[in-house]
Amino acid sequence: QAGGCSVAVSCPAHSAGLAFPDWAYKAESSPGSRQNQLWHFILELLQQEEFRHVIAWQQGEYGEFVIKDPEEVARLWGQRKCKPQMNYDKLSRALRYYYNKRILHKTKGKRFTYKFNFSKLIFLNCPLWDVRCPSPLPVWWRAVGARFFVGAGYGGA
DNA sequence: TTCGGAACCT
DNA sequence: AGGTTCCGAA
Repeated sequence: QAGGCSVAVSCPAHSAGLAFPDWAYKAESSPGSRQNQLWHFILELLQQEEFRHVIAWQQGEYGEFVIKDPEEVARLWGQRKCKPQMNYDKLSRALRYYYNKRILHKTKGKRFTYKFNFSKLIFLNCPLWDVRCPSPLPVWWRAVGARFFVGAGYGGA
């Protein structure tokens, strides 16, 4: 599509033959939206084994994760954003803004436990991957992709 | 601990 | 828009 929202063939979901609704392909609704977003960062940490003592997927509910060391996650996030004063109080406020956006929600009763709304974010900000020059998938995508495609299927539009 | 308003920033 | 900072309330 001319607007920069077409589905690249190299898109794993596409090659897997999955159909997604139009809203899922929203690529550049806002200029800075694809870089350094908190939920990308969370997914990035979640994907790396060396951070399992800090943040990890939770056994049980699909897409659920636990922040095992809140201040350390905050420190890493602050490091990424060059905000040395970052702490869990502030980071968690940012996470709470995701509730209305339906990117995340809180698992009530479970301490430091949140859950991703994968069906809503799967292609939110999905970059336009070039067919001719396939760029490596964003690191956050690998985390989502792995969890999403291994788990329950998607009904489609 | 968790929540969400409000002001502020880029 | 997507946080960051601060904070009172539950």
